[in-house]
Amino acid sequence: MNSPAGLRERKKAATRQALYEAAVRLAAEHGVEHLTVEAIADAANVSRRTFSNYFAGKEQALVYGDRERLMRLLDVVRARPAKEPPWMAMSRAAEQYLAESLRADRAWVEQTRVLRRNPALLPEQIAAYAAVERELAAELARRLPEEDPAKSLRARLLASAFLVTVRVAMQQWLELDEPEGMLPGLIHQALGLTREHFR
Amino acid sequence: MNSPAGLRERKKAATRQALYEAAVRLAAEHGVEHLTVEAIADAANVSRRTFSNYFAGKEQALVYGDRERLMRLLDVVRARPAKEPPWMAMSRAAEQYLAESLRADRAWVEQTRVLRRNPALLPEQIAAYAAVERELAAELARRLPEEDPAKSLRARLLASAFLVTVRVAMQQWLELDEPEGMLPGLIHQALGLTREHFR
DNA sequence: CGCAGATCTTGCCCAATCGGCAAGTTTTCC
DNA sequence: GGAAAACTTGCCGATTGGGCAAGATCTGCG
Repeated sequence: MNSPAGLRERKKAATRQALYEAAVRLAAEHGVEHLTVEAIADAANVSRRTFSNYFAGKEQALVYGDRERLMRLLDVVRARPAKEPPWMAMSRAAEQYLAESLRADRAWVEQTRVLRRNPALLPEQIAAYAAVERELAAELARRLPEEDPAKSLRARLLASAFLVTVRVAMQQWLELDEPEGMLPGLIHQALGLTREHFR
Repeated sequence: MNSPAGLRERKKAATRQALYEAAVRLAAEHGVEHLTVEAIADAANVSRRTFSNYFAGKEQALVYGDRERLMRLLDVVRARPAKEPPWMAMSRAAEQYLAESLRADRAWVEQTRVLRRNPALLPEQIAAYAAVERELAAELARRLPEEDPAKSLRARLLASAFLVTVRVAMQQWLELDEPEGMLPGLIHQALGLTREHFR
């Protein structure tokens, strides 16, 4: 794909990716409840023990994709013009990223829909969002006036308000009967509503 | 305290409370990482198997207090005047509830501070907030104009924006060096900032 | 009061999981 | 080329979640 790093690093990334994909595929085939760490490891051609070197549990492996996605969204935010105010940077980044993300990765849509229906994954799901919260807040802090006494709190509130808006939009989207192509519109609407609420 | 229900119900509540308190006490004493289900069950004078009848894991037991607290906050929101608009109802409820809650329960402060420092509990922590999200949204929906086409999405966004604001305020508070009596002010400030951001 | 049915507790058991440890293998770096 | 660092694996013990069934405890009704 992209990273011209050392061999070791590339292998690790490949293994992690293989474990993730195996987990998602098996979960979709036989159901999350019948998924075992051993089966995932086998499908990815590593030992059960090695699985534990990469993920703390099968749930972690299943939501790895989400974590990745959010990380990349974070990258997009960072790449926005430094002078763009926080909420605008995040909104633009979200719409920009999701548009291309959906185009590039159609398989993901169906997988996501299947997996997220399992309430047992919800904690991990949400934890994935929380994981980027701090970093996103740090990025936003850079865009706030230096002299703001509440800068830190403000940045965290903005970051989490944004992430929660995206999460709710995704959840709403998951509950649609005919989700085809509806996600970008939903995201846009949700981001707009959150702004509008506090006016 | 309050519930004049049947004996059976009262016993169950007592057992659940005992397990919760034992869990928190032991975790504070020996550290969350050395906490075992067996130890909790022993300390609460029930069998290990019975613990499983009440909680799906020790983490669940540890955050039971938070779930309870949020449920009661939800009750306070429900008790607000029906005509009060959503955000105001929630803000007033939060400040009203937290004020009395802190006065009534000083021990909770120190416990919370110890427990929440453990990042392993973060997923469960946040899941506790997510657990009330739907119900809170349902309550808010009742306060929104009947004819609003985006009522459902709007209600969910308001609910989660509120909950996330409270959560961030709490986290910020946990990181203070001298937290004594700072929580109500922080909550007030955070709720105010969230409003202000989107103006 | 008394008893039949519902509900809760407990012990027993097993499959699954997590993570420490140490030996064997692969990659890195000089 | 070869020593050091990093990764993989098998082995193992401690812990866990839950199904099951026997016994104990509540509840509702006559």
